[in-house]
Amino acid sequence: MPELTLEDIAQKAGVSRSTVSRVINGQPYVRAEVRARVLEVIRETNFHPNVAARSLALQRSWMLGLVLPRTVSSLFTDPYFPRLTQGVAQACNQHNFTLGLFLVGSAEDEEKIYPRVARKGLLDGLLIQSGELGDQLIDRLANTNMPFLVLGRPFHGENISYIDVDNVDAAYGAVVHLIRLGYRRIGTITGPIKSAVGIDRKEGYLRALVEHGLPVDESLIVDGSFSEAESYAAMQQLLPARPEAVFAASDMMAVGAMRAVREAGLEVPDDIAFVGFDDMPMIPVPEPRLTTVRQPIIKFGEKAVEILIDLIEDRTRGPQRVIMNTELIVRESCGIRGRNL
Amino acid sequence: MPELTLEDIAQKAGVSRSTVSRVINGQPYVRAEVRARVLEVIRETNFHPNVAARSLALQRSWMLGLVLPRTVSSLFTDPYFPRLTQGVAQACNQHNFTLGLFLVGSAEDEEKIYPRVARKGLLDGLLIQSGELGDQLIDRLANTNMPFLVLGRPFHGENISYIDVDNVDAAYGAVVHLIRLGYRRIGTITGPIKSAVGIDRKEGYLRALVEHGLPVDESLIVDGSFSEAESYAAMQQLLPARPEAVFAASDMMAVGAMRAVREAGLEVPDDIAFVGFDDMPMIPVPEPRLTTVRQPIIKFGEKAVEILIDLIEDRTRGPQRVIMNTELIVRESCGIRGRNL
DNA sequence: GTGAAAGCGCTAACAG
DNA sequence: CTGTTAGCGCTTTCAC
Repeated sequence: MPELTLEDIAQKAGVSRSTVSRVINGQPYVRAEVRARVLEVIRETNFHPNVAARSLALQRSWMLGLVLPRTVSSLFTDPYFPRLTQGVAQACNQHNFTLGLFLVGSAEDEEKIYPRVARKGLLDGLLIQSGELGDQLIDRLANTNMPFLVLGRPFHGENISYIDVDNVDAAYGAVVHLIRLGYRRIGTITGPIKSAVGIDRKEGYLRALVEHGLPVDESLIVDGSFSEAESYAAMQQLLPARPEAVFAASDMMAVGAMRAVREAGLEVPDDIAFVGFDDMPMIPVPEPRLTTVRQPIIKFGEKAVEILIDLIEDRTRGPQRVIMNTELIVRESCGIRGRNL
Repeated sequence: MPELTLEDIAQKAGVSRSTVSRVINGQPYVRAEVRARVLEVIRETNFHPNVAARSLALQRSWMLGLVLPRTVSSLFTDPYFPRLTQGVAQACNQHNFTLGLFLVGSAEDEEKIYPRVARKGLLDGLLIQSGELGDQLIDRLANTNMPFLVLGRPFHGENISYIDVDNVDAAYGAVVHLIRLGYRRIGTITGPIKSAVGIDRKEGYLRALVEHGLPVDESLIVDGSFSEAESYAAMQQLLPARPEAVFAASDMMAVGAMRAVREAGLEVPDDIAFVGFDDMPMIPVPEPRLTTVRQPIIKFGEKAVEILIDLIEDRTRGPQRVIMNTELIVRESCGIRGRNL
């Protein structure tokens, strides 16, 4: 089967290349009769115009890139990135963009990926997950005219666009919920403290304590990472400090921590109450269901794509900052049942 | 910042466009001194050649597509696809290919995606997950000269390339393991029976029974899907048939089924033994660890990319069929501890 | 309304 | 070794 081109279609339809192009792009000023004939030829030959040629002529690829860290721990077990990817992919589909996926596992990978994403002609725009790995990329891209949007508040950088949830406020709300429930010794296992999320959620925790006149006890704060296993270890470290309740920076972390609690012969929420973050659809495990901060992950991905497309279509806009809402989902792990409000 | 082109670099370096092209593509026959000068200009201008132009000239995009079904159940909770994607993405990185991700959620989506993946100039080749959704795409692509490789045995289609694990054999081995352990009433919860995996694993189950002179009891067989929830329901259906052991077509399904077992007041493996499939790194739940068939998922993805690239570079080869090995991982859920071999 | 022709940025013969 | 030239397949003025 010979690879068809516009010219071939034009010949078969007895018109010129330009006319075929007009038909394909739905432009006006083509006689209805001619249009129909061309359309017919296209249909019966199953012709699809060459993307590379079109990209070259239009200086537009209709392709978006998504750069994600590939940390062994998080990408394997935490459903966060799969869901985010799904939201982004769905939205790309919807808007007729193709999605390019770039998994960065190391600084080395980053080096390898950079030229591919920065190079013109491949991508119209980029979505970059904020974090330890992504942020170097962000700095380099900032000196480029490649439109990009950061997922999550970037660690630094002034004039860059990003989308995030208000982590400080959400964490604040989660901890205040525990305070209202009467807990006083409230601990936390933080996210990676080198990342904006980790910092922000910790800050929300601290602010809640301070604003409610509770002492900040360093022994009740353990820095963790978004991994079940590390959170399990962190909880063991936290146990001697005798927390009455714990705010974990992600649901996955809450699961790990609760595992440690159980193994120590204690009960959730009776001995230690829990609040998580994410509201991940998890395997139903035989425990009290998790009280948690719900993030609209899929919508987050969709919204990100929309903003990025806006950024691409209209370069004149200044940096965009979009904050999406979270919602505290109260279930049983916070011990609300046994408490009086 | 003006978008640089080869011509600009050529001018700055005082050579012709061709020479710059040669330097970039590492071709010989460029004087060392000239090469150095050009390289220097490229470095200081941070120049990257335009991908679209290069693709057009070379008729090659160095981009691979991955088509995955986006079934709500599986993509959300089962880590299978995230891991597969990771393997594929890693390998793409390694071989300097860009990965395009296409999530298909409906027949409608499929319709929308088809022109994008079939169109020349965007993709050099395609990886398509076999299953209910993917298979229509496969048929259409077969009439095309787009190289593609199916992940998992396609439901039908003769001359198409695919990579798979030997599901029949692996399931057979898992069930034989249970038989050797002395179980006689062995049930199964199958995968989607419209898909090749579902069929193959069920066949392995049946073959094991038959070859060992065990009766096939229809009440011990429940058709399921790769979802925790459906498997939970399936197990409830299976319970009255009093199985001594159950072979679940995936780990996720085993988790759901075991949940039903527990809720019925029974113990794993003492009352009902379990063998799963996948060897997913799961959240450690307080149960006996799962005996399961390990699939080399990441390697599977990597291998798939390699085969596809071979297919792309050398079109003359006939259809490839690659079967990867699985391994039975014996842990506690099969009740091996309490049994005498 | 429609066709001719130029050009998008790069590679690859083909001369020299 | 290096420059000139002719495409790759599409879009888009600009004539007619």
